[in-house]
Amino acid sequence: MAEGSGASGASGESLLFLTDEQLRKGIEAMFFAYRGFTADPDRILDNYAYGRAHHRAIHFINRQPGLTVNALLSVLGVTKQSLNRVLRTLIEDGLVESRVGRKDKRERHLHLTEKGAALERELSDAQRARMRAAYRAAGPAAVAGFRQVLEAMMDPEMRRQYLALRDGA
Amino acid sequence: MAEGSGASGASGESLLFLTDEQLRKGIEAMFFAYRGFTADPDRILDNYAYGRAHHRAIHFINRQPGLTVNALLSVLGVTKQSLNRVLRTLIEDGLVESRVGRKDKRERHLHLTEKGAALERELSDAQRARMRAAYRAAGPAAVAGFRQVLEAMMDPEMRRQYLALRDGA
DNA sequence: CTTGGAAAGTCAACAAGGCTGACATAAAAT
DNA sequence: ATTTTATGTCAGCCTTGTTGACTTTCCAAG
Repeated sequence: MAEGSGASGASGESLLFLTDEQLRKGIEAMFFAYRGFTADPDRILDNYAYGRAHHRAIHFINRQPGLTVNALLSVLGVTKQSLNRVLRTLIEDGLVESRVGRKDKRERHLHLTEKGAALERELSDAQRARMRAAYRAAGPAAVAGFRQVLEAMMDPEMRRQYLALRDGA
Repeated sequence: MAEGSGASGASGESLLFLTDEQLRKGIEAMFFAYRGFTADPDRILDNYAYGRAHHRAIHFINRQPGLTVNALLSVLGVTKQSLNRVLRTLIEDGLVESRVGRKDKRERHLHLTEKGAALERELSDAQRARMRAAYRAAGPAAVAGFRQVLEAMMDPEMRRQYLALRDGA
């Protein structure tokens, strides 16, 4: 409704990709694709009585071994109480190890145990398999565009985190 | 770990975009981007004491006015009990109207009221604004690739739904 | 016309995973 | 010595998902 669907005041360029119709397709594509994106890990997690929250924690601990609770908290964007519940079960179950900081003994540095790394592998193998199939089907140029749009869609703070992670660990 | 990060047995082509490293970047991009994708509507919904589930229902009712409860159920992929709770509040609050089917009186056809349409507009305006900014920043070629990869990532059943929705309502 | 089954709605109970607020402890920093 | 920081924990709440059982309505096939 906002501004019709033609090239509303197009400045000479082809701005047809910015019509409400095109944007709507993108929105719905995000919705349905995200379901696919999480479907395989969700199925695996069911077998272990874990949920998506555990997956996210495991992913980022694997990604940056030894990161502190605070760092994990800010990547995940949840409260410490919420994370703690998840983290506690992972530690109790022997998937994650919490080591007291050497320099600063208040900090806890998180690491995956072999058992945790095994689950991480199982989860990310499944997720990568789907991503690989999608990438292969779409081709390298599409993949570049895919990443560009996603990066532009992030909140600045999230983009900062993502880029720091993307380049150098 | 699965297969190294080089061009493992690359068949002559440039398959560098399929390395585990590239796939991992895509996975994390999806994670962070989805947060941005839902952030604006979530903020708006807070003002009304509604949640993401209400947004999804409103979106698809607006998209296909008169669709039945069953049809909505299968698009959303939740149980009728779960949807019913959300739908009931939307009807009670006068955002959604449930009309008994003319042909088949068991079916309920869902429509947005003017009030419902107003909220839908507020939500989708915000979501489109972010998507528009991202599209504009990335450019038309990137957008095409974005959609291709997302479509390839969906479960076949979801893709069917998405494509049916994408072309002709 | 009767009946089987589909569409819809509802009740109850439960779980995951968000949230807030309050409080405890240890260690670093001032 | 005091304050601040990092972490953990308890209690309670909310949303949104689940399963299972049951009812009502009503189309359609026999």
